[in-house]
Amino acid sequence: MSDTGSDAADAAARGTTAVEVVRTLPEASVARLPVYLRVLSELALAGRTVVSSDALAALAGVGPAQVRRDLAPLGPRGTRGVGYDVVALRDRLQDVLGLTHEWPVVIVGAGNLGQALAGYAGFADRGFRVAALVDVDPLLVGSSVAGLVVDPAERLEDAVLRSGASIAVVATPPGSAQAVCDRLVAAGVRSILNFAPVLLVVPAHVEVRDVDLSVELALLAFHEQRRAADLPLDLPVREGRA
Amino acid sequence: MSDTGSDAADAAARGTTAVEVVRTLPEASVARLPVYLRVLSELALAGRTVVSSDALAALAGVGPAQVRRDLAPLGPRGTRGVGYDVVALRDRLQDVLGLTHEWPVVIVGAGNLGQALAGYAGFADRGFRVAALVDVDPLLVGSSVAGLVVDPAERLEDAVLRSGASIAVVATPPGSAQAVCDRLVAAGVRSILNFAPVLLVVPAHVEVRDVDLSVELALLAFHEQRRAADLPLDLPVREGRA
DNA sequence: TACTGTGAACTAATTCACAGCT
DNA sequence: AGCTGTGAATTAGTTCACAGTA
Repeated sequence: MSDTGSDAADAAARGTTAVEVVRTLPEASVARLPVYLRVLSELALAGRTVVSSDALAALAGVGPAQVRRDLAPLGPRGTRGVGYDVVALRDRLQDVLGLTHEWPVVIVGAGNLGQALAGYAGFADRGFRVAALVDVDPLLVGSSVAGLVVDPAERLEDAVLRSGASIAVVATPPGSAQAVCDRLVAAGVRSILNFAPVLLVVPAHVEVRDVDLSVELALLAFHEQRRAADLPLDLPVREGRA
Repeated sequence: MSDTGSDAADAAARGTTAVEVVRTLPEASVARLPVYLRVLSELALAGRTVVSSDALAALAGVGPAQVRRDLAPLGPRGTRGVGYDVVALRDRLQDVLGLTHEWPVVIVGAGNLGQALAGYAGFADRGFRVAALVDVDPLLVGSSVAGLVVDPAERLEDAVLRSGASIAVVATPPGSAQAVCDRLVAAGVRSILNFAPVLLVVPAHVEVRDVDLSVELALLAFHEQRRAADLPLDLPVREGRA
């Protein structure tokens, strides 16, 4: 590569300056980073200072090669022969995932699920602050849930603007989810965690993640049924005509 | 294909008998089947009798080619030039997913989340019956949630055996999840939907599906952060030494 | 020695594009 | 004409196996 290298690469080769290189992170890896983060937080709390890809893999429930593939592009490379620095890696993950500052979140729907989410400790731990909890039901509005007063539905836009929330949770019945979603998007929300079993239609710049609990159970039922019949993933199919 | 075909294929060619053929269903397709089922159920309810892969794709939020790939192995093939028979396809999906009979489910943990799950209509709709709701907290035990009396933790095994549940939901704090899981498995549970943010260690014949709500939010935060900075999935990484 | 980082091989999943029915 | 079903091409993801390094 002689003299075809970039200025930056040359500088690095000369050992003078650190270089900014851009590494791409596969989406599949991104999806596992929060899990590593959780494990590393626990390890750090337990006083562990280094961890090998093998150990981390075991704790995260994946293969060691995968851990290395996932982490290598992040930069704070582990030390060969030793492992990864627990705290440095944890901090890097927090940084990459954007969990270094607080994220205000608006939850729409204060039914059972909305209330459960509002009180979920795992959110606060990771920097997600429930800025508002909104519902249409006059019986719920004004009541106190997890230290929050439930706001009436009219205040939805208000809550989003006031809190500056760019993330919202939809925990309404399926029938009202799309309308709520539209209002959230109009108010400036760009990321939605949707618990309603419907496809939310949103503009391209808005991201929706669906959590459909009955889908999860259905998948368990499928595999359960397979296991009971001792079949693999194959289906007997009637082919041809009588 | 002349005379190289199998006996079964010959029979089919002669048009005498239907043939049992085994088609393999990719795991990724399986994960989408419950979504198709939901859409088809809605369409059937709305009186729609046929649906094209294009229409179904739009409603399910995937591409039309993917719909066809996913459904083709199931057998009740659509009619070329027309589309899929809504009711026939819905029934076939229910059958394949094992949702033709009731599945008793035991929920462990009657906190906010456990209560929300116990009352979740989407479960009952799909044939999941909450057979028992169990908790350690003496304040909750005996109280009534969604028409169910909360059972004490000691009754866990009892509840599993009595109901014959092979599916359970773990909605306990992370600290007690593994112990609960062990007891469930010992009692005969083979599929677990886990809401606790920990890796459950189970024997090979047991399947666990994790739903980690803070992971979902973290992924939204990641993309949100990217979008704000207008970066793609790339990371600037400091490479080389000073 | 004991570990990471990564090219290379492999496997899975998606998308294209069109043949084949109805 | 209008659709499905599917080979073929493409892309993404995983795993292997080992070179490189502290």
